[in-house]
Amino acid sequence: MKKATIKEVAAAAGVSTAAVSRAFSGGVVAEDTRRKVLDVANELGYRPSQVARRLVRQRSDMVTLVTGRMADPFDAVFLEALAEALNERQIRLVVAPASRQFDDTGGVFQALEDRSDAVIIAAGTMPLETSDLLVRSGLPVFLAGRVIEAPGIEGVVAENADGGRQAAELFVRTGRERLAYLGLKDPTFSDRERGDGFAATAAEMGRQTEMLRIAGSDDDHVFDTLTGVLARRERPDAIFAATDRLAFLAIDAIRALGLRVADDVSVIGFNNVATAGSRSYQLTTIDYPAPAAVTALLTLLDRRLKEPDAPETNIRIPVNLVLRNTTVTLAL
Amino acid sequence: MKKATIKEVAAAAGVSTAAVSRAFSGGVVAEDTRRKVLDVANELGYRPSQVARRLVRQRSDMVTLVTGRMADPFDAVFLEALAEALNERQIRLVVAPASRQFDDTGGVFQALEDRSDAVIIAAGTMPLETSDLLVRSGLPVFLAGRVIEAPGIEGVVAENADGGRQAAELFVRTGRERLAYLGLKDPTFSDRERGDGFAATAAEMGRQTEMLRIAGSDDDHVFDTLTGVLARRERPDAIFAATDRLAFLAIDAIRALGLRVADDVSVIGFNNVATAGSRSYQLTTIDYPAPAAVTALLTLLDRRLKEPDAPETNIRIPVNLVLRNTTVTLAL
DNA sequence: ACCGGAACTGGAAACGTTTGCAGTATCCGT
DNA sequence: ACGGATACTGCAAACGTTTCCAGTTCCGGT
Repeated sequence: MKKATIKEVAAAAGVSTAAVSRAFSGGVVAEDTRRKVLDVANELGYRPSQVARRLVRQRSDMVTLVTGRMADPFDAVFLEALAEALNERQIRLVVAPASRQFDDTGGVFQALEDRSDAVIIAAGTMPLETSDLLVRSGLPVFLAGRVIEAPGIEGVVAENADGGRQAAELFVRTGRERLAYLGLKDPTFSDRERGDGFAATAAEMGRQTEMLRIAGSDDDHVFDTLTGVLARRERPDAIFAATDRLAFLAIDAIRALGLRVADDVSVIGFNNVATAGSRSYQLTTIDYPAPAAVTALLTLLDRRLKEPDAPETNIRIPVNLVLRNTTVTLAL
Repeated sequence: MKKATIKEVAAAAGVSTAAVSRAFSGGVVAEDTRRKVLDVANELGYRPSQVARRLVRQRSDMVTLVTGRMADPFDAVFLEALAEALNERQIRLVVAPASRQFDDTGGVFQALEDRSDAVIIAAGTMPLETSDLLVRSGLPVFLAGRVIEAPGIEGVVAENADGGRQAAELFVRTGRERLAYLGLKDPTFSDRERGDGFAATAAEMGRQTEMLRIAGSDDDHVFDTLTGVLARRERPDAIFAATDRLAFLAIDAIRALGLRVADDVSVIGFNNVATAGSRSYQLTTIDYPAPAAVTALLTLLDRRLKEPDAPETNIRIPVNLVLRNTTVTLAL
């Protein structure tokens, strides 16, 4: 069955294409006409073409998300929440994997060519020339999980440092002495902020922080390195991890050495992914609510679409400690 | 900066729009012209509009994926693999969350209106009228994880029954006596096939299978039910779960009762998600390779795009047992 | 010198909508 | 009976490309 066009519907209904268009997009039409048109359309299996529509409206109702690692549990829920939210607004979500280098095949350029209404970047780093190109092209750009101080760029990011503070406070309040921060050797923006916030608060409270920065691509390597440091005589008795994933590995290492999680070594993670609540880990962690991030992002989006010249804003999403069993209970 | 159009580029380069078009889409142009055009375009920040292009080409180079639960670990890696593969082919991936009911807001209709080249459905169930509508509209439809016998519908699905067979064989070869299958109360297509395959093989080998079908939305409920059955005097000594997630819960339950995983109760999962390999579970499971599924899907896609009237095919993806520590080792 | 073809080029129609504008019919108040 | 508002309606231009077709230029072979 060939796709019907607006003309055929118009002809079959004995009206103009304008009428059909109005019937479908809520313009002003007599009730009879509308019904008539809808009937005929239904019969013909007609559905208005978004592509023609986009061309004339100069608006695509599409948003491009460029991201790596969508298999990461946190990113996955973020993606899901985003998809849901956009769907409610009748906006399409196209996902573009971030190429290693942001070259022509990169999602950013796809967004440009698709005339996306906006692009959300949740990938690693982006060369300045690219971001420059972007804002000069007038494409609204939103960063998720990172803030860069460039004109025209805004976004949403967790209160990372505050999360670090909360972790540090819990540790010292529960009498921990040798604090460690576990992050990646090549830290992301968030990783760095979390570590800094943690170390700063620890220092204020009179504790040193050992910074453990490990190449993170391979779980086994992380695990091995960790068993190494935990086997030392003067091992840390509290570890704050940049990420739940790292926290799980820390727990695995602690257990592998026959030490007790919480009592011997306390652990706090970040993100509160699903497995953090599983019976096998019961990880105390800093909850970063993806839905809140998405909501904030959409606020930004709505505003920018309405007034393109509004000053750029970066929204910080509050995070909060969720107590489970990998930390010692706080005496009252 | 307003977006430049092909006309402006043509004017600035002193050629026709046809020439510009050809320069960009690899038509036949003199080398000088091409370079000239590309230079000018670059200077003007011109990027061809995919939306205009789609309109005239009658082809969108877009594929719509409709799915629920993209936060599920398996679906997430599937999604990632798919995004990657499509990206290589220069095809856009738009993801549409499956609405509870497949109504007008549903991704299927989005796909139709977007003139997507194809739609991949990885969601739950779809009413027959919808699938009917789909194939009559000429939109290629691919199912992931399910096969339904309807003309014009094809897809990709794991060798579920065979996975069940492998699990059953391992269990009885390692001397397990009381087999149980753990699935959802409201089983998906795959769940059912896995259970049936398992039970059938078990029967052939002289074992009964207890079918455990549990409402699965709430982890705690699954856990509680499982501790219930495992506390019975005549408890199963081997559980094959429809899904790694269920397997993890089974393991949690076993441990919570102070029983030994593997020795007292063996467990096999399905999918081989990332956590299955983690030190805390070391789950023996049936590996369902997402990349293979994606590859197969793209084969189907390519063929259908080339010859729309090819007979529909359903591809079965082989699965294989990966031995870890939740089963007893097989004596040689 | 001429012809045939190869290599390139440009004009213009087409793709399927939306929307500004002008037109027509209907109705109400006087 | 009339004026004007109100409620619809249709015409046609525009959106930014691709591609068919018909030129034009240039070349080598005769």
